[in-house]
Amino acid sequence: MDNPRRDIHNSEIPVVCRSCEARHGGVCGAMNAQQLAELSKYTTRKKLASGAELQGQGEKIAAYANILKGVVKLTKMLADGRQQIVGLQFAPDFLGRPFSTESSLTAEAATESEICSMPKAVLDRLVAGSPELEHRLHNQALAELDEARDWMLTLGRKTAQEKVASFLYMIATHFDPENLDETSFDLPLSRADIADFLGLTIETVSRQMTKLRGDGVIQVENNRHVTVPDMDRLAEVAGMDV
Amino acid sequence: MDNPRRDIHNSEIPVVCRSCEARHGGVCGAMNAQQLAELSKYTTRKKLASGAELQGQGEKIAAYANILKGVVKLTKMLADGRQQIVGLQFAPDFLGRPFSTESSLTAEAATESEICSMPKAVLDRLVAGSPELEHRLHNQALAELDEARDWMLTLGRKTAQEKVASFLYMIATHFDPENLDETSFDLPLSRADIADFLGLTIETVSRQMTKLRGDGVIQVENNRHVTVPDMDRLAEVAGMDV
DNA sequence: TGCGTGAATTGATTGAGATCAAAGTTCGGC
DNA sequence: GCCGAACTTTGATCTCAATCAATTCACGCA
Repeated sequence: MDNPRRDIHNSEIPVVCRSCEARHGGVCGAMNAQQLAELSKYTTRKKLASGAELQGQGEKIAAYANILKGVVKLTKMLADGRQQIVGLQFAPDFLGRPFSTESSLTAEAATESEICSMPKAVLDRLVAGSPELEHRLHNQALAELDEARDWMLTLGRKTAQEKVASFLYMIATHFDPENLDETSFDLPLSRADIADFLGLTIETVSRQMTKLRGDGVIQVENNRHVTVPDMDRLAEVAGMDV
Repeated sequence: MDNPRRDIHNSEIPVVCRSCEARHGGVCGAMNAQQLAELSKYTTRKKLASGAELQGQGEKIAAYANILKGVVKLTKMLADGRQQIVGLQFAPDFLGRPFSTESSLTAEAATESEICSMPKAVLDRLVAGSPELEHRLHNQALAELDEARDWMLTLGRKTAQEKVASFLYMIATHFDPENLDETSFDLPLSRADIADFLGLTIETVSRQMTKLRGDGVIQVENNRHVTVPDMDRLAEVAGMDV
């Protein structure tokens, strides 16, 4: 966001979406009070169980959503069932593909989640009348593109060990961007999901986790809780590009 | 582009960038005469030899460009030299990452190319004052994101055979989107570049090309010229998702 | 507290693609 | 038209991750 004219809309205006009661969540952060009031008339708040499908590959797109809580995975599937996770979205991301009528991917809750759902037509209308809103969406699309391209390097050129370390590094920095020292967190994905994210099998993910544990790069409790004593060490194993 | 208000700017207004003399090329397609006149004061047309670097990974971003002719590859590299192509841009795409000051990737001409280069600051200023322009860039970003995610499925889950077939299919449809029958074209990438695009080695790409030739899926002349007798057949081998 | 089920780990073996090595092609420059 | 360098193909072998196959573990529930 290099443009000062736009940045006033990202500063601390105390706006709240009536439905989600979230401040500056997802797309709402770029809205004024009037736009929020209009949007609020149509939004619905939903709790999602882990695994709940929000949008199917090939289906019509009827709604967008703000993610209030939890993690949503975006997946693509081949005819024979092979699957790849092509994106992870965390609260308070905006979820949806503007300017398209049909979804090219499946969106599914990876953890228990909460979303604020809004009809596509309503937001499309607001976006059409608000350059600030489109700017916000544009910025998110660019950020997602950067992430996707980073991940392409991981998928195409890293070893299994580096892939798993890269995944852990990504999750750790997402939940705790500042901390370059010891960090600990709950994995939002099962081993099967991690495998689908990394283009590996469950067994290989498991073996690499075991190896990282044996090498002292991570500690693991109850399968899901991970502690990283030294982020630099993890980054090194992940083969982070200089 | 679902929004009719915006679409008037994508219709046939006879605007031409003075420097590149291209009609509706890249970002110019969403500009009015005044904006074009302003931009034209600062644009420079450049011929690029194959392999010429436009932007380095980690460098400051000083310029954007419209691609007038040729193909530009976007690559990322690991510290030890492993490389991955994370995007291919064809004329008349716009080249550049708005709202960022440092490049996370290298942009390099894959073939002999021509570009219309413009200083970052000039276009940023125009974009700040023109929602239509931002809309155009937003749409391109979303299209690139869709492509990147398609490619992640290929990188993570397809076999070498399917990867090479997918690549050929992508190139064929790019140069000739309508034709679902026989098509022929020159490959814009060397075997080494194809390998970097697919996360494979040169040798594996070569072997798979040989196999596709043997199976009658493609014909190859002079290494670079490919004929596809039956696009459906190629799509099938590529394991295109249903 | 034990039971059952799905998730994760561990082990043995296989196989697709990488690596190492050596021709064979293509094409620009003289 | 010939030469040389870069690109491409082909061959032999190796290796990392996939596959096949048991266990083991975690956790909700009776």
